[in-house]
This record gives sequence, structure tokens and C-alpha cells, in this order.
Amino acid sequence: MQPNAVKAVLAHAVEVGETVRVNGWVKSRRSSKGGFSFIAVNDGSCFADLQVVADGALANYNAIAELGAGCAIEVVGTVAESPGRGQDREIQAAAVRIVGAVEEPESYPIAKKRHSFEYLRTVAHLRPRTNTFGAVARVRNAITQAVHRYFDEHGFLWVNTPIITASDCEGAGALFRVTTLPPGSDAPSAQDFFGQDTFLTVSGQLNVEPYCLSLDKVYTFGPTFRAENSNTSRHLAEFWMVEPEIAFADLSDLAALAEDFLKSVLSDVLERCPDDMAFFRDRIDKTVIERLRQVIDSTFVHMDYSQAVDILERCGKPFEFPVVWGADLQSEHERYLTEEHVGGPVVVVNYPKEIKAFYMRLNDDGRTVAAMDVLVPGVGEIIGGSQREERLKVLEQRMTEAVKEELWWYRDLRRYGSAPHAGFGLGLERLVMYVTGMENIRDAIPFPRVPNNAAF
RNA sequence: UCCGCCUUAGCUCAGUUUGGUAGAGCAGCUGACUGUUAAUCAGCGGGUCGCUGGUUCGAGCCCAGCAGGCGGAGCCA
Repeated sequence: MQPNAVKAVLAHAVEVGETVRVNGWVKSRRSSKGGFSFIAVNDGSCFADLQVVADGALANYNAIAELGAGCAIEVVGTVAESPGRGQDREIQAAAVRIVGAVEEPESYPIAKKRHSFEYLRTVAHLRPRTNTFGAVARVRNAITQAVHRYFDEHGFLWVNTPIITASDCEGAGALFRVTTLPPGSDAPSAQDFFGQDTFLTVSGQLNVEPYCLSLDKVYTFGPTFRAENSNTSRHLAEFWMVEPEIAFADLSDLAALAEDFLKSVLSDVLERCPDDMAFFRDRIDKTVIERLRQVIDSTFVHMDYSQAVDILERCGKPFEFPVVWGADLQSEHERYLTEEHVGGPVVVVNYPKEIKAFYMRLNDDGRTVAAMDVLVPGVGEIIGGSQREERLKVLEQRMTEAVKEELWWYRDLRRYGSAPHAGFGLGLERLVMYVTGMENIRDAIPFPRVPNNAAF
């Protein structure tokens, strides 16, 4: 008999009276010594547990009555209406096979009680057994599926850009070195595996642009790596990034894409994960669902960087860092704009060229570039993007000699059929935080990599 | 990397002011209860007080160093 998912049983995909087989892990067991035990079983297929009623007449009832949190079991039984309050369906067990017991129940790391997220990070191999991390895993999956679905339905090609790169000039932060030379070796990089210095990618953007300037709408979605010594609740050394790139498009086309894309993904997740989202609303952040709905129904507020500076100067709020045209907006400034001034997502565009990367398109004013950041309450910057400089001469003026030489192929794109194009990067884990209300990015990815910690 | 806080039972913490080798809740275990669902009720066991060194007759408590964690900042997604 094929196993049935808990989700299918609870969704009435199986008729009352039918026999099913369910596999899963025990969440809790409540026994009535005289008669029978209630076993809450979770198999990850949905947020809810399935209640299994095990009668005292079962041959191995003594062992069943000792089941505790974490035990793996296989249940064969019939689906029944449940007279209890917490659920409308349950399983009357005909057999409960103990597949894997828990050694030393007292020290089982996921005891039947509340645990701090900080503690659960130290048992990252077992934290998906908890309600919270099961829900995060399902929502994260729903987000990634929604991302692919959106792009597929809108004619984008998923381009798999390389993880290993020889480019060290993107300016997106420090890089992890990739080498097969023995530790401590002072051999020249010409003797290394690739015959040159190589690194883990910080962004697929430079590699996706050639595909954009051949196939138009494309995106890359994969892991990226930053060796920055960042110790915050919003940074990881390894994180996943979604990077669409569109041709024959300018910054306003890009901002429109970002807005439509974000709204689509959010409503998709609300529709597909109602139980998980209800849990986040009840236990993590009371405003999540309402907040996401507001974003879906809103029109993103746009403002120029210069306007943003004006607003910040006039708001009369004492900031730790001064607001001056030409300096990048600080976290406190971004938070004020999105959380207090607007109370929703904000798209800030046209930043001073000095604080942005060489590939961003120079505006006609000669002092700003066509860059944008999408800021959201609670998380801050969730998307960063720009129209790319498609004019060879202007691009080269903003490159150093070394960069010009290394990115000869990137410059080639501006010589052979160049076209206006634009793209953005969205940090998946930041989106997971925003959608779930989880406050630490280390809880938005299964096994977080941060400075000084690559456990698991 | 900088600033601040923290590290005591399986987990969350109290105990540090006034140095005299530790306490609660939850979890676990045992028992009671014919349908529970944060089950309830009664009882029981459980601790190299982060590590190293120092002061002292005596250190969880005072001092120094180190390690790890968390929060904020910078960098960014």
C-alpha cells in the first residue's frame, strides 16, 4: 500500500472508512492508561498534525504507550470522523509500527516545549521537526516555486550562471577563494586548477547579461557568496539570489517588473500556504498577512534619491548619521522612509554615480545613475537593481584599466548589437523574512553560513 | 570589523549588590484519569555554574585573558 500524506487525509482526499498508511514523526502522545493513546503525527506535508488513536488492544500497545516526541512511526488504520475539537478527521489505528525510537527522551533536543530560535540554530539538523521551521521550509519552497512560475508564465528563461568565477571586480563585496593548491602554498595561481585565481560568485548578473542581450527576458536564481565579515540579522555568507534581466527596457520598466513580480509572488504564497501563514500570524508576527495584503493592493511609492534626501532633511528626526546629498542612505534613513514616511514599499531611484557600481547607466544629468532600491518595512533593502550602461564609451569611462581588460567580453556586448537593458537582484532569504515575519535571516535558510560558523 | 549585552540542570532563566560548593518553570521519568489535543493531578531523578589563569582560608559571585552566542552599526541582497 502506498503511503498517504497527512495533508491528503486532513483535506478529505480519502473517504471515511478507507484504510490508509501514514508515515511520520510523533509530535506528542497523550495516553489514557485504561484505554488508548492519542498520537499526533506530522509528516511535513502540511502544518497540521494527524491524530492517530491507538487502542489498548493493539499487540504492541505497551511500546506505543511509551512513544514520545521525535519517534518515527508507520500507522495503518482507517480514516474516521473525529469527535474531538481540534480536527474533523483522525485515524483509528489497526497497527502502529515503531520505525525509529528516540534514545534518551530526556535529552532529545526538540523536547515538547517552547525553544528559543537561538538554541534551535545549534540543532539545525533537528529544527525542521518544529512547527516554526517546518512552516518556514514550506513557505520558502512556495516562494521559490512562485518565482519560477512567475518567470515561466512571463516568458523568462532560467539561465544557470556559474558558481565559480574568475571575475573579482564586481565590487559587490569580498570573495571566497576557490583553489586546489595545498594550504599554505605559495605557488603562483598559474599552477592552480584553473590556471588563474578563481572565486565563488557574488552575483550572476555579469554572466546573465550576455543571455539577456541574446534571448531578451532571462533570470538567474542560485546561491551566491560574500566573504564580508558581516554579523547582523540580515546578512549571510551564502545566500540565494533571484536576478532577472530584461532587454529593450529602462529603469521604469524594471521598477514595474519588480513591483508586479513581488505582488505576484506574495499573493501566490498567501494562496498556497494558508495554514503556515496563519501560524506566522498567530505566533510570530500578528501583522504579516495584513501587511502582505496591503503590499499586494498598493501601488509602490517612487521617489528620486534627491527627493528622499529632501524628505529626510526636513522630517526633523534626529539621525545618527547626517543626511547629505552624495552619501549613501543609512539603514536608519531607509527605515524611516519605508516604515514612517510611506508605511509600505518604496522604490528609490537615481542615486549619485559615485556610490554605485560601474555598470549602472549614467543619467543625462551626468551626476546620477539609473539605479533603484526597493525598501520594505521591517527588512529594509530587499531589491537592488539598475539599468545597465549600454554605451561602450560611457561604460569604459567608469572602468579601471584592470576591469576593462578582465571584462573584455562584457565590453564586447556593447560593440555587437548593444541594447538598453536592466536587471535587479532580490535576496531570497530577505523575502522569506518579509513573508514569514521571522526576524533573523539565519532562520530563513536551512543551514546558515555566517562568519565563524559553517556547522552542519 | 566596531560598540554593547550574555554564557548556571535537556531547554528558558533566577542566584552576582553583602564571596561560605546551587533554585524555579518547562521537558523527562513513575503513578492516577475511557476522548485527549499547551491535557490535567500527585510524586521522583537531574548541575566539572563557557574555558584558562589570578586574588582569597574559601569563588557561580571579585580580577585578567580567551572562546562562543545575541543585539545594533558598517558593507550589502
